[in-house]
Amino acid sequence: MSIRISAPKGVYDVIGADTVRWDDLETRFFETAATWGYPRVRIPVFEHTELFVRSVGEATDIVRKEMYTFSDRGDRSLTLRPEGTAGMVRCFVEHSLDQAGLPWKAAYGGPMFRAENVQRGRYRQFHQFGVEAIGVDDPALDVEVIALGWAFLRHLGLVELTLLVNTIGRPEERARYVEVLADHVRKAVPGLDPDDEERLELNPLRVLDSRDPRVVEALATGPRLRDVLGDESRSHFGAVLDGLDAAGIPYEVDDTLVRGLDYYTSTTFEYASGTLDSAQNALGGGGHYDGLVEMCGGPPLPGIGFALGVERILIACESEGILAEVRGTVDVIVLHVGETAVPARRIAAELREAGVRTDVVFGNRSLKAQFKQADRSGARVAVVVGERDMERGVVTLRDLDTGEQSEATLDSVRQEIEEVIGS
RNA sequence: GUGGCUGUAGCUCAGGUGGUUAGAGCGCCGGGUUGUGGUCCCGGAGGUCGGGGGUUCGAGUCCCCUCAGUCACCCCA
Repeated sequence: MSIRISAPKGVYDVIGADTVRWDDLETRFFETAATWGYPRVRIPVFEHTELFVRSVGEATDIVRKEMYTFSDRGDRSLTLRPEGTAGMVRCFVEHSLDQAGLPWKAAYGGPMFRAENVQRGRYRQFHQFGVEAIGVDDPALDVEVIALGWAFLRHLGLVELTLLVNTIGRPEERARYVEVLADHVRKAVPGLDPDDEERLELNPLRVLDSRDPRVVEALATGPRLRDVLGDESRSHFGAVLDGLDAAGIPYEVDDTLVRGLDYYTSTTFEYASGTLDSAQNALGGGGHYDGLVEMCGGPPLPGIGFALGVERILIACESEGILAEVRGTVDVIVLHVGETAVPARRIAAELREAGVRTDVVFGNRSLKAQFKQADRSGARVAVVVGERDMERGVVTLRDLDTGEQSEATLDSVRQEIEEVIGS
Protein backbone atom coordinates (compact mmCIF):
# COMPACT_ATOMS: atom_id res chain seq x y z
CA MET A 1 0.00 0.00 0.00
CA SER A 2 1.32 3.37 -0.91
CA ILE A 3 -0.25 6.72 -0.43
CA ARG A 4 0.50 9.37 -2.94
CA ILE A 5 1.12 12.68 -1.25
CA SER A 6 0.89 15.81 -3.33
CA ALA A 7 2.19 19.24 -2.51
CA PRO A 8 0.00 21.30 -0.17
CA LYS A 9 -2.28 23.94 -1.62
CA GLY A 10 -0.53 27.05 -2.75
CA VAL A 11 3.00 25.66 -3.03
CA TYR A 12 4.71 24.22 -6.07
CA ASP A 13 7.93 22.76 -7.35
CA VAL A 14 10.37 24.59 -9.57
CA ILE A 15 11.93 22.08 -11.93
CA GLY A 16 13.71 21.81 -15.26
CA ALA A 17 14.15 24.95 -17.32
CA ASP A 18 12.21 26.95 -14.73
CA THR A 19 14.99 26.38 -12.24
CA VAL A 20 17.49 27.92 -14.61
CA ARG A 21 15.24 30.94 -15.13
CA TRP A 22 14.78 31.36 -11.40
CA ASP A 23 18.47 31.19 -10.73
CA ASP A 24 19.11 33.61 -13.55
CA LEU A 25 16.54 36.07 -12.23
CA GLU A 26 17.95 35.84 -8.74
CA THR A 27 21.51 36.33 -9.94
CA ARG A 28 20.53 39.36 -11.98
CA PHE A 29 18.61 40.93 -9.14
CA PHE A 30 21.41 40.65 -6.63
CA GLU A 31 23.95 41.78 -9.20
CA THR A 32 21.87 44.86 -9.92
CA ALA A 33 21.38 45.54 -6.23
CA ALA A 34 25.09 45.10 -5.54
CA THR A 35 25.91 47.45 -8.39
CA TRP A 36 23.78 50.11 -6.72
CA GLY A 37 25.44 49.50 -3.38
CA TYR A 38 22.87 47.19 -1.85
CA PRO A 39 24.70 44.00 -0.83
CA ARG A 40 22.76 40.90 -0.04
CA VAL A 41 21.92 39.87 3.49
CA ARG A 42 20.22 36.69 4.62
CA ILE A 43 17.62 36.84 7.33
CA PRO A 44 15.49 34.05 8.80
CA VAL A 45 12.22 32.89 7.33
CA PHE A 46 10.49 32.92 10.70
CA GLU A 47 10.40 35.51 13.42
CA HIS A 48 8.54 36.16 16.65
CA THR A 49 4.88 36.63 15.79
CA GLU A 50 4.89 39.92 17.66
CA LEU A 51 7.27 41.46 15.12
CA PHE A 52 4.78 41.09 12.29
CA VAL A 53 1.72 41.94 14.35
CA ARG A 54 3.26 45.22 15.41
CA SER A 55 4.97 46.25 12.21
CA VAL A 56 2.58 45.05 9.53
CA GLY A 57 -0.37 46.07 11.68
CA GLU A 58 -3.20 44.34 13.46
CA ALA A 59 -5.83 45.74 11.15
CA THR A 60 -4.27 44.34 8.00
CA ASP A 61 -5.54 41.25 6.25
CA ILE A 62 -2.10 39.73 6.51
CA VAL A 63 -2.13 39.74 10.28
CA ARG A 64 -5.82 39.08 10.69
CA LYS A 65 -6.10 36.00 8.57
CA GLU A 66 -3.06 35.14 6.50
CA MET A 67 -0.18 34.34 8.82
CA TYR A 68 1.33 30.91 9.30
CA THR A 69 1.73 31.07 13.05
CA PHE A 70 2.84 28.20 15.25
CA SER A 71 4.23 27.49 18.69
CA ASP A 72 7.63 25.97 18.99
CA ARG A 73 8.59 23.50 21.69
CA GLY A 74 9.32 26.28 24.11
CA ASP A 75 5.83 27.68 23.60
CA ARG A 76 7.10 30.71 21.75
CA SER A 77 4.73 32.05 19.13
CA LEU A 78 6.55 32.16 15.83
CA THR A 79 5.37 33.11 12.36
CA LEU A 80 6.60 32.27 8.88
CA ARG A 81 7.43 35.68 7.44
CA PRO A 82 4.62 37.13 5.32
CA GLU A 83 6.93 39.87 4.03
CA GLY A 84 10.53 40.92 4.32
CA THR A 85 10.76 44.46 5.63
CA ALA A 86 9.90 43.67 9.24
CA GLY A 87 12.72 41.14 9.47
CA MET A 88 15.15 43.51 7.78
CA VAL A 89 14.34 46.27 10.23
CA ARG A 90 14.65 43.86 13.15
CA CYS A 91 18.04 42.83 11.81
CA PHE A 92 19.10 46.47 11.48
CA VAL A 93 18.09 47.25 15.04
CA GLU A 94 19.42 44.05 16.58
CA HIS A 95 22.92 44.63 15.21
CA SER A 96 22.92 48.40 15.73
CA LEU A 97 23.75 48.80 12.07
CA ASP A 98 23.22 52.55 12.30
CA GLN A 99 26.69 52.60 13.88
CA ALA A 100 28.19 51.47 10.57
CA GLY A 101 27.20 54.69 8.83
CA LEU A 102 23.94 55.69 7.27
CA PRO A 103 22.08 54.88 5.22
CA TRP A 104 22.28 51.17 5.71
CA LYS A 105 21.49 49.66 2.34
CA ALA A 106 20.86 45.99 1.76
CA ALA A 107 19.06 43.52 -0.47
CA TYR A 108 17.27 40.34 0.49
CA GLY A 109 15.18 37.65 -1.11
CA GLY A 110 13.49 34.36 -0.58
CA PRO A 111 10.21 32.70 0.26
CA MET A 112 7.33 34.50 1.98
CA PHE A 113 4.23 32.86 3.34
CA ARG A 114 0.63 33.97 3.37
CA ALA A 115 -2.39 31.72 3.80
CA GLU A 116 -4.37 33.27 0.99
CA ASN A 117 -6.62 31.68 -1.53
CA VAL A 118 -4.58 30.69 -4.52
CA GLN A 119 -4.85 32.06 -8.01
CA ARG A 120 -2.60 32.93 -10.89
CA GLY A 121 0.35 34.93 -9.62
CA ARG A 122 -0.66 34.35 -6.01
CA TYR A 123 0.61 31.50 -3.89
CA ARG A 124 0.92 30.58 -0.25
CA GLN A 125 4.65 30.23 -0.48
CA PHE A 126 5.74 32.93 -2.87
CA HIS A 127 9.05 34.63 -3.45
CA GLN A 128 10.26 38.16 -3.25
CA PHE A 129 13.39 40.14 -3.88
CA GLY A 130 13.68 43.45 -2.16
CA VAL A 131 15.95 46.21 -0.95
CA GLU A 132 15.87 48.50 2.04
CA ALA A 133 17.62 51.81 2.70
CA ILE A 134 17.44 52.93 6.29
CA GLY A 135 18.56 56.00 8.13
CA VAL A 136 18.58 58.99 5.83
CA ASP A 137 15.63 61.24 5.10
CA ASP A 138 16.30 62.48 1.60
CA PRO A 139 13.89 62.36 -1.33
CA ALA A 140 16.89 61.51 -3.50
CA LEU A 141 17.12 58.22 -1.66
CA ASP A 142 13.48 57.50 -2.49
CA VAL A 143 14.33 58.15 -6.09
CA GLU A 144 17.34 55.85 -5.95
CA VAL A 145 15.34 52.98 -4.53
CA ILE A 146 12.53 53.43 -7.03
CA ALA A 147 15.03 53.71 -9.86
CA LEU A 148 16.84 50.55 -8.79
CA GLY A 149 13.69 48.45 -9.10
CA TRP A 150 12.78 50.14 -12.34
CA ALA A 151 16.22 49.52 -13.82
CA PHE A 152 16.13 45.87 -12.83
CA LEU A 153 12.74 45.28 -14.44
CA ARG A 154 13.69 47.18 -17.57
CA HIS A 155 16.96 45.33 -17.94
CA LEU A 156 15.05 42.07 -17.91
CA GLY A 157 13.52 43.31 -21.12
CA LEU A 158 10.09 44.16 -19.76
CA VAL A 159 8.47 46.93 -21.73
CA GLU A 160 4.88 47.00 -20.53
CA LEU A 161 5.68 48.66 -17.25
CA THR A 162 4.01 51.45 -15.38
CA LEU A 163 5.38 53.10 -12.29
CA LEU A 164 2.68 54.35 -9.96
CA VAL A 165 3.60 56.75 -7.19
CA ASN A 166 1.74 58.46 -4.41
CA THR A 167 2.27 59.88 -0.98
CA ILE A 168 0.23 59.05 2.05
CA GLY A 169 1.86 61.66 4.24
CA ARG A 170 2.72 61.43 7.91
CA PRO A 171 0.61 59.50 10.38
CA GLU A 172 -0.86 62.62 11.97
CA GLU A 173 -1.76 64.08 8.58
CA ARG A 174 -3.33 60.83 7.64
CA ALA A 175 -5.31 60.64 10.85
CA ARG A 176 -6.80 64.03 10.15
CA TYR A 177 -7.60 63.10 6.57
CA VAL A 178 -9.12 59.76 7.47
CA GLU A 179 -11.72 61.47 9.63
CA VAL A 180 -12.94 63.78 6.88
CA LEU A 181 -12.75 60.96 4.38
CA ALA A 182 -14.88 58.57 6.41
CA ASP A 183 -17.34 61.33 7.09
CA HIS A 184 -17.57 62.26 3.43
CA VAL A 185 -18.01 58.70 2.19
CA ARG A 186 -20.67 57.86 4.75
CA LYS A 187 -22.65 60.97 3.84
CA ALA A 188 -22.27 60.53 0.11
CA VAL A 189 -23.08 56.86 0.02
CA PRO A 190 -25.97 55.74 2.18
CA GLY A 191 -26.15 52.01 2.66
CA LEU A 192 -22.47 51.40 2.23
CA ASP A 193 -21.71 47.78 1.51
CA PRO A 194 -20.32 45.76 4.42
CA ASP A 195 -16.84 45.45 2.92
CA ASP A 196 -16.40 49.18 2.66
CA GLU A 197 -17.96 49.74 6.07
CA GLU A 198 -15.42 47.33 7.53
CA ARG A 199 -12.63 49.17 5.80
CA LEU A 200 -13.75 52.46 7.25
CA GLU A 201 -13.73 50.90 10.69
CA LEU A 202 -10.43 49.09 10.52
CA ASN A 203 -8.29 50.83 7.98
CA PRO A 204 -10.08 53.81 6.47
CA LEU A 205 -7.48 54.60 3.82
CA ARG A 206 -8.34 51.36 2.14
CA VAL A 207 -11.72 52.66 0.97
CA LEU A 208 -9.67 54.42 -1.66
CA ASP A 209 -9.37 50.97 -3.20
CA SER A 210 -13.12 50.45 -3.33
CA ARG A 211 -14.69 49.36 -6.59
CA ASP A 212 -18.20 50.34 -5.64
CA PRO A 213 -19.01 52.94 -8.32
CA ARG A 214 -20.85 55.13 -5.84
CA VAL A 215 -17.82 55.19 -3.59
CA VAL A 216 -15.50 55.83 -6.50
CA GLU A 217 -17.61 58.80 -7.48
CA ALA A 218 -17.77 60.08 -3.94
CA LEU A 219 -13.99 59.87 -3.76
CA ALA A 220 -13.60 61.83 -6.96
CA THR A 221 -15.45 64.77 -5.49
CA GLY A 222 -14.24 64.27 -1.94
CA PRO A 223 -11.21 65.45 -0.09
CA ARG A 224 -7.87 64.33 -1.42
CA LEU A 225 -5.10 63.25 0.86
CA ARG A 226 -2.54 65.30 -0.98
CA ASP A 227 -4.53 68.47 -0.37
CA VAL A 228 -4.35 68.15 3.37
CA LEU A 229 -0.65 67.42 3.56
CA GLY A 230 1.67 69.79 5.36
CA ASP A 231 4.38 71.72 3.57
CA GLU A 232 7.06 69.24 4.47
CA SER A 233 5.24 66.20 3.10
CA ARG A 234 4.28 68.13 0.04
CA SER A 235 7.77 69.29 -0.75
CA HIS A 236 9.19 65.84 -0.11
CA PHE A 237 6.80 64.34 -2.61
CA GLY A 238 7.50 67.13 -5.08
CA ALA A 239 11.20 66.44 -4.76
CA VAL A 240 10.66 62.76 -5.43
CA LEU A 241 8.73 63.51 -8.59
CA ASP A 242 11.40 65.99 -9.71
CA GLY A 243 14.02 63.35 -9.08
CA LEU A 244 12.16 60.81 -11.18
CA ASP A 245 11.85 63.37 -13.96
CA ALA A 246 15.56 64.08 -13.76
CA ALA A 247 16.31 60.37 -13.89
CA GLY A 248 14.13 60.03 -16.96
CA ILE A 249 11.78 57.57 -15.32
CA PRO A 250 8.15 57.88 -16.44
CA TYR A 251 5.52 57.60 -13.73
CA GLU A 252 1.88 58.18 -12.96
CA VAL A 253 0.68 59.76 -9.77
CA ASP A 254 -2.11 57.59 -8.43
CA ASP A 255 -4.12 59.15 -5.60
CA THR A 256 -5.62 55.83 -4.69
CA LEU A 257 -2.36 53.94 -4.35
CA VAL A 258 -2.46 52.87 -0.74
CA ARG A 259 -0.28 50.03 0.30
CA GLY A 260 -1.78 47.43 2.55
CA LEU A 261 0.77 47.46 5.31
CA ASP A 262 0.45 49.79 8.27
CA TYR A 263 4.07 50.82 8.45
CA TYR A 264 4.04 52.80 5.22
CA THR A 265 4.28 56.56 5.37
CA SER A 266 5.01 59.30 2.87
CA THR A 267 6.11 57.97 -0.53
CA THR A 268 4.46 54.81 -1.84
CA PHE A 269 4.96 53.23 -5.23
CA GLU A 270 4.18 50.21 -7.30
CA TYR A 271 5.53 48.62 -10.47
CA ALA A 272 2.57 47.46 -12.54
CA SER A 273 2.67 45.24 -15.59
CA GLY A 274 0.46 45.99 -18.54
CA THR A 275 0.43 42.38 -19.66
CA LEU A 276 -1.09 40.82 -16.59
CA ASP A 277 -4.78 41.34 -15.99
CA SER A 278 -5.85 44.03 -13.63
CA ALA A 279 -6.22 41.75 -10.62
CA GLN A 280 -2.63 40.69 -10.17
CA ASN A 281 -0.73 43.25 -12.17
CA ALA A 282 1.56 44.43 -9.38
CA LEU A 283 5.06 43.14 -9.98
CA GLY A 284 6.26 44.84 -6.87
CA GLY A 285 5.74 47.75 -4.58
CA GLY A 286 7.15 49.63 -1.70
CA GLY A 287 7.37 52.83 0.17
CA HIS A 288 8.62 54.79 3.11
CA TYR A 289 8.35 53.50 6.65
CA ASP A 290 9.28 56.26 9.00
CA GLY A 291 8.18 54.96 12.36
CA LEU A 292 9.10 51.33 11.97
CA VAL A 293 12.70 51.35 13.14
CA GLU A 294 11.80 53.17 16.30
CA MET A 295 8.84 50.88 16.89
CA CYS A 296 11.20 47.94 16.68
CA GLY A 297 13.32 49.40 19.44
CA GLY A 298 15.82 51.31 17.34
CA PRO A 299 16.56 55.00 16.91
CA PRO A 300 13.92 57.15 15.18
CA LEU A 301 15.18 56.66 11.66
CA PRO A 302 13.26 56.63 8.39
CA GLY A 303 13.46 53.84 5.87
CA ILE A 304 12.40 53.07 2.35
CA GLY A 305 12.34 49.90 0.32
CA PHE A 306 10.46 47.72 -2.10
CA ALA A 307 9.68 44.08 -2.72
CA LEU A 308 9.29 42.40 -6.09
CA GLY A 309 7.27 39.25 -6.67
CA VAL A 310 9.35 36.61 -8.43
CA GLU A 311 6.37 34.61 -9.69
CA ARG A 312 4.73 37.68 -11.16
CA ILE A 313 7.89 38.83 -12.85
CA LEU A 314 8.23 35.43 -14.48
CA ILE A 315 4.61 35.54 -15.63
CA ALA A 316 5.16 39.01 -17.04
CA CYS A 317 8.33 37.87 -18.82
CA GLU A 318 6.41 34.99 -20.28
CA SER A 319 3.60 37.26 -21.51
CA GLU A 320 6.11 39.56 -23.10
CA GLY A 321 7.90 36.61 -24.68
CA ILE A 322 11.27 37.37 -23.16
CA LEU A 323 11.89 34.19 -21.22
CA ALA A 324 15.36 32.93 -22.00
CA GLU A 325 15.71 29.76 -24.06
CA VAL A 326 17.25 27.14 -21.89
CA ARG A 327 19.51 24.63 -23.52
CA GLY A 328 20.84 21.45 -21.94
CA THR A 329 22.27 21.25 -18.50
CA VAL A 330 25.53 19.75 -19.75
CA ASP A 331 27.81 20.52 -22.67
CA VAL A 332 29.31 17.09 -23.08
CA ILE A 333 27.94 13.58 -22.68
CA VAL A 334 30.10 10.48 -22.62
CA LEU A 335 28.74 7.32 -24.23
CA HIS A 336 30.30 3.90 -24.08
CA VAL A 337 29.97 0.75 -26.12
CA GLY A 338 31.42 -2.59 -25.15
CA GLU A 339 33.34 -3.08 -21.94
CA THR A 340 34.37 0.54 -21.66
CA ALA A 341 32.25 1.94 -18.86
CA VAL A 342 35.26 2.39 -16.60
CA PRO A 343 37.43 4.39 -19.01
CA ALA A 344 34.31 6.35 -20.02
CA ARG A 345 33.77 7.44 -16.46
CA ARG A 346 37.44 8.28 -16.15
CA ILE A 347 37.18 10.61 -19.15
CA ALA A 348 34.05 12.18 -17.70
CA ALA A 349 35.85 12.71 -14.40
CA GLU A 350 38.74 14.41 -16.18
CA LEU A 351 36.40 16.76 -18.02
CA ARG A 352 34.51 17.61 -14.86
CA GLU A 353 37.76 18.28 -13.07
CA ALA A 354 38.50 20.79 -15.81
CA GLY A 355 35.15 22.47 -15.19
CA VAL A 356 33.36 21.13 -18.26
CA ARG A 357 29.69 20.34 -17.64
CA THR A 358 29.68 16.64 -18.39
CA ASP A 359 27.25 13.78 -18.10
CA VAL A 360 27.89 10.10 -18.64
CA VAL A 361 25.47 7.37 -19.60
CA PHE A 362 24.57 4.70 -17.07
CA GLY A 363 23.29 1.23 -17.64
CA ASN A 364 23.91 -1.09 -20.51
CA ARG A 365 21.99 0.42 -23.40
CA SER A 366 22.39 0.27 -27.13
CA LEU A 367 24.46 3.01 -28.70
CA LYS A 368 21.36 4.17 -30.51
CA ALA A 369 19.54 4.58 -27.23
CA GLN A 370 22.54 6.37 -25.79
CA PHE A 371 22.54 8.80 -28.69
CA LYS A 372 18.86 9.49 -28.17
CA GLN A 373 19.64 10.30 -24.59
CA ALA A 374 22.55 12.46 -25.71
CA ASP A 375 20.27 14.32 -28.08
CA ARG A 376 17.73 14.93 -25.39
CA SER A 377 20.33 16.09 -22.91
CA GLY A 378 21.05 19.15 -25.01
CA ALA A 379 24.80 18.47 -24.90
CA ARG A 380 26.80 19.87 -27.81
CA VAL A 381 29.37 17.12 -27.99
CA ALA A 382 29.15 13.37 -27.50
CA VAL A 383 32.26 11.41 -26.63
CA VAL A 384 31.94 7.81 -27.76
CA VAL A 385 34.21 5.49 -25.86
CA GLY A 386 34.15 2.28 -27.86
CA GLU A 387 36.10 -0.93 -27.59
CA ARG A 388 37.35 -0.80 -31.16
CA ASP A 389 38.63 2.75 -30.77
CA MET A 390 40.12 2.12 -27.38
CA GLU A 391 42.30 -0.62 -28.80
CA ARG A 392 43.91 2.14 -30.85
CA GLY A 393 43.98 4.49 -27.91
CA VAL A 394 41.39 6.93 -29.28
CA VAL A 395 37.79 7.99 -28.70
CA THR A 396 35.27 9.49 -31.12
CA LEU A 397 33.95 13.01 -30.73
CA ARG A 398 30.64 13.82 -32.39
CA ASP A 399 29.27 17.31 -32.76
CA LEU A 400 25.60 16.81 -31.97
CA ASP A 401 24.50 19.86 -33.94
CA THR A 402 26.31 19.14 -37.20
CA GLY A 403 26.94 15.40 -36.94
CA GLU A 404 30.60 15.88 -37.72
CA GLN A 405 32.90 13.35 -36.12
CA SER A 406 36.56 13.28 -35.31
CA GLU A 407 38.92 11.17 -33.27
CA ALA A 408 40.93 12.21 -30.29
CA THR A 409 43.59 10.44 -28.34
CA LEU A 410 43.01 9.92 -24.65
CA ASP A 411 45.59 12.59 -23.91
CA SER A 412 43.98 15.20 -26.14
CA VAL A 413 40.26 14.68 -25.41
CA ARG A 414 40.00 17.37 -22.81
CA GLN A 415 41.83 19.97 -24.88
CA GLU A 416 39.85 19.24 -28.04
CA ILE A 417 36.55 19.44 -26.25
CA GLU A 418 37.45 22.70 -24.58
CA GLU A 419 38.25 24.10 -28.01
CA VAL A 420 34.88 23.06 -29.39
CA ILE A 421 32.68 24.25 -26.56
CA GLY A 422 34.90 27.05 -25.39
CA SER A 423 33.71 29.40 -28.09
C1' G B 1 -13.47 32.93 3.66
C1' U B 2 -17.33 33.33 -0.81
C1' G B 3 -18.84 32.28 -5.95
C1' G B 4 -18.17 30.45 -11.42
C1' C B 5 -15.55 26.90 -14.55
C1' U B 6 -12.46 22.48 -14.90
C1' G B 7 -10.36 17.50 -13.29
C1' U B 8 -9.69 10.78 -18.45
C1' A B 9 -2.00 7.91 -19.89
C1' G B 10 4.20 11.66 -18.28
C1' C B 11 1.92 16.13 -21.49
C1' U B 12 -2.33 18.15 -24.62
C1' C B 13 -7.04 16.30 -25.19
C1' A B 14 -11.34 12.83 -27.61
C1' G B 15 -14.96 9.77 -25.28
C1' G B 16 -24.15 12.17 -28.40
C1' U B 17 -29.46 10.70 -24.78
C1' G B 18 -25.36 5.69 -18.87
C1' G B 19 -24.32 -0.24 -22.28
C1' U B 20 -18.88 -5.26 -23.87
C1' U B 21 -11.71 -5.60 -22.99
C1' A B 22 -11.44 3.46 -22.09
C1' G B 23 -8.94 6.05 -27.15
C1' A B 24 -5.67 9.67 -30.17
C1' G B 25 -1.42 12.83 -30.84
C1' C B 26 3.12 13.98 -28.58
C1' G B 27 6.56 11.84 -25.13
C1' C B 28 8.81 7.19 -23.17
C1' C B 29 10.93 2.01 -24.04
C1' G B 30 12.43 -1.61 -27.81
C1' G B 31 13.31 -3.06 -32.92
C1' G B 32 14.35 -1.87 -38.27
C1' U B 33 20.52 -0.19 -38.45
C1' U B 34 25.44 -7.02 -34.39
C1' G B 35 29.10 0.94 -32.76
C1' U B 36 25.67 6.49 -34.32
C1' G B 37 20.77 10.93 -32.19
C1' G B 38 17.59 14.78 -34.14
C1' U B 39 13.66 12.24 -40.26
C1' C B 40 10.93 7.68 -41.42
C1' C B 41 8.66 2.64 -40.50
C1' C B 42 7.13 -1.31 -36.97
C1' G B 43 6.10 -2.95 -32.07
C1' G B 44 5.49 -2.25 -26.72
C1' A B 45 4.79 -0.34 -21.89
C1' G B 46 1.91 3.08 -19.35
C1' G B 47 -4.83 4.64 -16.78
C1' U B 48 -7.15 4.16 -8.66
C1' C B 49 -11.27 7.94 -15.61
C1' G B 50 -8.89 13.41 -8.86
C1' G B 51 -10.99 10.79 -4.13
C1' G B 52 -15.40 8.91 -1.39
C1' G B 53 -20.48 7.76 -1.28
C1' G B 54 -25.23 7.19 -3.88
C1' U B 55 -28.90 5.95 -8.03
C1' U B 56 -28.91 1.70 -11.52
C1' C B 57 -28.90 -4.92 -13.94
C1' G B 58 -24.83 -1.65 -15.52
C1' A B 59 -21.50 4.92 -14.12
C1' G B 60 -15.71 8.03 -17.36
C1' U B 61 -21.01 9.52 -18.39
C1' C B 62 -26.41 11.01 -13.63
C1' C B 63 -26.74 12.91 -8.11
C1' C B 64 -24.29 14.36 -3.35
C1' C B 65 -19.87 15.25 -0.61
C1' U B 66 -14.73 16.06 -0.75
C1' C B 67 -9.83 17.35 -2.72
C1' A B 68 -7.08 19.90 -6.36
C1' G B 69 -6.45 23.37 -10.40
C1' U B 70 -8.22 27.86 -12.56
C1' C B 71 -10.82 32.53 -12.76
C1' A B 72 -13.30 36.28 -9.97
C1' C B 73 -14.46 38.77 -5.11
C1' C B 74 -11.18 40.19 -1.13
C1' C B 75 -6.21 41.47 -0.64
C1' C B 76 -1.51 41.80 -2.13
C1' A B 77 4.11 40.36 -4.56
